[in-house]
Amino acid sequence: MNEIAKRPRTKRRTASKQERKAQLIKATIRSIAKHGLSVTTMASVAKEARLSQGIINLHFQSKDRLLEETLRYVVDEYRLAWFKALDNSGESAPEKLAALVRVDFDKQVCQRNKLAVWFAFWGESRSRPTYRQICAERDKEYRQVLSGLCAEIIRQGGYASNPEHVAYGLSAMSEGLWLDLLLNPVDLTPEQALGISMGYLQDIFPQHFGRATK
Amino acid sequence: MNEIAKRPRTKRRTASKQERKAQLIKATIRSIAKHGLSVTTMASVAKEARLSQGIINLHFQSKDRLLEETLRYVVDEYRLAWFKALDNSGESAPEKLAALVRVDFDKQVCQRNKLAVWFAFWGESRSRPTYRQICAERDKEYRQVLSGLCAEIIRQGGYASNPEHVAYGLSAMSEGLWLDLLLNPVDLTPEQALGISMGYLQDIFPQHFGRATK
Amino acid sequence: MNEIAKRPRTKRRTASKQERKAQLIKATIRSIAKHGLSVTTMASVAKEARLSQGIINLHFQSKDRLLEETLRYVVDEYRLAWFKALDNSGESAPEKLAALVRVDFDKQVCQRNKLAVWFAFWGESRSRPTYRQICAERDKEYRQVLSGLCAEIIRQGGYASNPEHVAYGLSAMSEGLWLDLLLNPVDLTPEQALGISMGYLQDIFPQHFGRATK
Amino acid sequence: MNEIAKRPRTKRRTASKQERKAQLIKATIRSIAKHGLSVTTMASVAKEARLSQGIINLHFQSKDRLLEETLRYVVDEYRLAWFKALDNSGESAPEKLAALVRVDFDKQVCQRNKLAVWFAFWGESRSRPTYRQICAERDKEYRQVLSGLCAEIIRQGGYASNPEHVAYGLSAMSEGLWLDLLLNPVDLTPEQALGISMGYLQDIFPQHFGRATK
DNA sequence: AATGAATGAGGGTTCATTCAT
DNA sequence: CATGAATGAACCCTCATTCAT
Repeated sequence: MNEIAKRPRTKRRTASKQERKAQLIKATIRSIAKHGLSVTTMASVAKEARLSQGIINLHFQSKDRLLEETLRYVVDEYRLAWFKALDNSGESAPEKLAALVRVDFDKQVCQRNKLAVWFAFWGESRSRPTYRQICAERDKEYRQVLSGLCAEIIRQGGYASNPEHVAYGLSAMSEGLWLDLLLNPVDLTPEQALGISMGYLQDIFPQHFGRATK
Repeated sequence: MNEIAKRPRTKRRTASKQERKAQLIKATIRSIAKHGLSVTTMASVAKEARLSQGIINLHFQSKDRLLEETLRYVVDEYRLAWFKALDNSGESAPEKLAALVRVDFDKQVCQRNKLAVWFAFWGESRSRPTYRQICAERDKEYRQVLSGLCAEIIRQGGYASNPEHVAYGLSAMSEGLWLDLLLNPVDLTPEQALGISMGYLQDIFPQHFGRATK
Repeated sequence: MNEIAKRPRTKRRTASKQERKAQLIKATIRSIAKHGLSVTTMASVAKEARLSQGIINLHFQSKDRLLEETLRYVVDEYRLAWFKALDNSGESAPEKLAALVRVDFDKQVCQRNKLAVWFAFWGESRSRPTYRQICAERDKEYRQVLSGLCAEIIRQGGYASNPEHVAYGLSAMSEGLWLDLLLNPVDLTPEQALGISMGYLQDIFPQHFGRATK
Repeated sequence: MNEIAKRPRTKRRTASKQERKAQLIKATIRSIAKHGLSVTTMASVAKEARLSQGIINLHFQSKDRLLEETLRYVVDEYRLAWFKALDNSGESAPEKLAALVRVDFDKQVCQRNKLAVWFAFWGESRSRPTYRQICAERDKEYRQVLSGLCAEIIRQGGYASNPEHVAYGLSAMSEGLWLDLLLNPVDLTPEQALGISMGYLQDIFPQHFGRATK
């Protein structure tokens, strides 16, 4: 055996468990975004993290668990983003709603890496109940807030719309535009996508988000 | 050998070849819908088609080719559906636009098997340029028709909207609602989804799809 | 890729499923005898059988199943051996009993490969209930026959011994001598071991197996 | 540095080192008995000893060494047991022989943990010359004593038996009964096994261990 | 054209061993 | 002395592909 080969190439790094897990999750996201979920292997993630093969099982027990926690990470990050946006926005319902729409096309949320991860997991959600469940939890909370805001605006403005349907429509619009941004990065920019979504808002609630001319 | 007798045999073989490929593609769709793309193996497809292992390589050369042709099949089927819908609809632009929206939530198009396949491929599209390209071709043509119709309606109604943005918005809405139907089959029905999409139309073009009250 | 390397080195052999399984079981026995159970890997068995890695899972689904069937094979072979010995022996109980003892040190049964396999599985039986169960079935039937014969001899000779205890003693003696033959092949030959076992018989049932002098 | 102060510290360290090794060996025995040799890992032993992973390599350099020393420990313990039994028994050869047989089914020696360890190592002895050697040393000494006693009894009683063969037979009987006790703990108790072994003695040397009736 | 036994590269996982702390 | 995070070789297993039949 080659004695030289046995020496570790890099200094043994010692990080806290939390840091290591975060590091590996980020490497997983990069790997999914670069190569796709089906080509993301333990080796590709480990290499992306510049760590050894066995380390993932050490911290996550299995590949499945790593992927689950990665999805959870992305979901939580998104959740945090719109929580923050609500905090930082004005107090009125229209202001809050606009803030939520804006978050969806924010640099942080709407970057290609993240979109790729969302659709990778959605694509597999059919065969993985766990994925569906993680997403469902997120969706429920988000939609509640969304339809709550819509309900208030509808009441104020005397609109005829069903608040829950509007909420579905709004989130569907974002998700659909994300797909276009992912598949079609040349023809559509996040800014344009935001414009389309805001246009939707203006059309549903013209008194609150009214255009200059119509 | 009898030259005359040979022809029909050759013809029959060729015909059967096409049938076999279609049979295998349908089996692939079922397998993806049942188990997911990542669990769909040559064996699972062959079993679904009640045929032997080696037959797929015989007809498609490789798994990659099978999946590509499966995607193409789904794409073509969708294309055919909206072509037909345009043919069967009234002549006016609003009628045609409504027909296109209706197609997206048609029993045939919007069945769970098909949705699962769409998202399975979209989820992998990042790592497979071929998938992206197949989808891109379809999208381009579809969006051209869509924005053409929107442009006409906008001209007629004197709306201020950008026709291409509206077209993006409309197709994004459908795709986003498909995702909700896929992930969340209990809370949302295709009929409701159609209602939401039609509501969008009414909001954008109130003169043409106007609601009773607003 | 190296095109030449892709060509199979040996002619594709096509054997019946039964033959292949038997071939693999025999390879497993050889591997256990040569290297031990803990060093017997899928690769070592496949190499011993001069076949490819994947073939074991093709025929046995898992390594566990292969090992179970290997144990069963050895157990059945032993069972067949003493069945045959009973058939070929004289009709009297002492003759049959002597035949059973003789089988245990027969060339076929008492070869090192087989002994190694027995003890390899016995050594693991603690942690593998399946192994214990397979052995238990064999033991029960064997001991019934053995104690039946002993009971008859005891009745005939008016001995005071407990037939079941004698049966335990006889089989224990064989197993213990097998261990010595396995660990200590230089100091003890199967012939000597047989002599020791037959001596035991003579001592228990002196009227039936009596020595010349005592 | 204070030379005087150093001594005790060194001494204490050495003492504690011995204790640690014993602690680890005992944990190894428990692990083998509980889960089997093949499932006994460095981790399982360390956990059983309630110590950390790396400690085994610290004290034993490698897993192989740990297992070797564990086998040696069991072998030595057995050796000590029959030494003691000889010491405590009467002076006559038959008394000593009976004492040796009794030891084999003593609570201490014939407990399931220990039997499991014996057979675990015997099962692997084929592939590990070291194991065989450790056992062989023990066997040689034991058998010498055993055949010495047998020789004396044979001389005294004018028996025709070969003392070495009787010694082989006796130890084989014990080992075989151990196997039955290990595999078949319900049907056979150590007391019954002792009875069977003592019955053997009575049959070989009827004048010295004679039954009441025969 | 069709079958399915066989191959073997590559996947996830385990675990003895190392080493910074 | 002792720890436990980290390594990486080697394990079992899957599966796309090949090919004799």
